[in-house]
Amino acid sequence: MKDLASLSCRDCINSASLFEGLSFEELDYLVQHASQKSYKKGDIVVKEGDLVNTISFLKCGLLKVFKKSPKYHDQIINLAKPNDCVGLLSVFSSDRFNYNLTAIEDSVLYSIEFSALKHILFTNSSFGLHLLKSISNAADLIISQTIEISKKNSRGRIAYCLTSFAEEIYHRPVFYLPVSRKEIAEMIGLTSENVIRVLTEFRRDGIIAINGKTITILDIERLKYVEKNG
Amino acid sequence: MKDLASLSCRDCINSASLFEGLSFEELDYLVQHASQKSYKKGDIVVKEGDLVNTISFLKCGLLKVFKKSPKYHDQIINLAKPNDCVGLLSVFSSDRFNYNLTAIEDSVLYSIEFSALKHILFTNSSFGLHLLKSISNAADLIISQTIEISKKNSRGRIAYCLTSFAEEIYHRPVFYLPVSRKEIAEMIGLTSENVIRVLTEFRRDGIIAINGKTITILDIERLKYVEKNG
DNA sequence: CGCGGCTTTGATGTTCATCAAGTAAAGTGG
DNA sequence: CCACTTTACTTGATGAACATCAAAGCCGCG
Repeated sequence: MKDLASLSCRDCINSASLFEGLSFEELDYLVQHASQKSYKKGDIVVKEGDLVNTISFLKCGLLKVFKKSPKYHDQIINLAKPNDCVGLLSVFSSDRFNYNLTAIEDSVLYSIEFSALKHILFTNSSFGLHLLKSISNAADLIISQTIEISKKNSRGRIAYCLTSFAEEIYHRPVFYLPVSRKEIAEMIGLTSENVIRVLTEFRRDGIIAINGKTITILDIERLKYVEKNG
Repeated sequence: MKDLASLSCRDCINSASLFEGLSFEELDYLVQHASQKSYKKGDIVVKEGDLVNTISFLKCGLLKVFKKSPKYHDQIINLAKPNDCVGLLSVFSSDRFNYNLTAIEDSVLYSIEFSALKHILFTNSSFGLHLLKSISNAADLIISQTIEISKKNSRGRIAYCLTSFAEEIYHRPVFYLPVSRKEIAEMIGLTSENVIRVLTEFRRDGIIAINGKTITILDIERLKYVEKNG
């Protein structure tokens, strides 16, 4: 049983682009300092202020990364999908998480002790460069997404949201929405009422079909047009 | 003359927190692969798509970091102040700049060849960790600023903008605005008309005084209240 | 079975963008 | 140095987009 778990850890680490270029010995070392943990939909994975002592990435499932706001709604920063590194930013910038993580699907997380990662970093500096690239990319992505979103109107934002579910996360035109309308609103800076209104509009226009939480994208071209010109 | 230039480079590198913990030899090595360049207000420092082969930081002056938009206005991402590392994100995430840099005050930039930095990185891995921290912090800051701004109304955004000029950049309540009203608008996602309207409001409310491009903050408490509750 | 949260729709209001028009300032060429 | 052009700034009027408020139906869950 222990071996199976190790094995799957090893597989997971092998497949993570973050660890490309490491030797077998280094990978083994990481596996020996790694563990996996499962979370049910709705479970809290990390709370803002929690100590960071591992670097984690998502094997399967979906997490929402968000900041709590005392007065307003929460602000969802992005969704972490399988193979994404979780909290890559926080790991280095402080010893505590700046964000909250919650599972919005049943999820499995692989965690490598930060000290083990540092050990590799100290003995293999090209790994450091690799890490730098990964972090820069992750940050660049979040920044440019946020900027792009903020330039769009409500229709453009919803279109953006739907296409990324279909293309980035589920890789198919029919999917079960893992988030509530309110959470969509928190992702793209709208109110839940307006999210609903735009979704209804898209349905009436024949761009999508809605069945509760199941969305079918009927006209991806039109959706992308709206995303671009919204 | 050459020695003087070296010396000032050395001073500059010494004072940059990025290079804390490096040995004298390592610092010397960096200095030997560094150069400085001056820019006049309005000069283009870097264009989106330019090759990145140095890592630079601002000795003095002020730069605006922005993305061009074909249809809309430009989007100003942040302002780089003295001692800020410029394009720290782009350096590692790609071999080309993702952003434009323009001097909005007369500025002096120190640039270290990226290859020299890599050399240090390969021989000193704690420097890698240090770099990771710097990049994470820079990214974290931009992300949280962008999120904070997007939650505020127009008054809150202008208040944010004014307090950061007074406290982060100029460290005094009276300052000459280095940017046009239009550029303020591009920083905080408003139109120039509304920037002007809110500034006039603040003036009428006795929160600030305006004399062309010179702003005097009369009531910082009230300004911060507006920033917080806007 | 009833409570609370999520969803939906409609009515209303606020905020901000857009349009328009005029003034001030700053750069340009003779 | 002055006419000329252009760009920045300012104010008002109008409209569109989105938030807010309200009410009702739905669903899941203790």
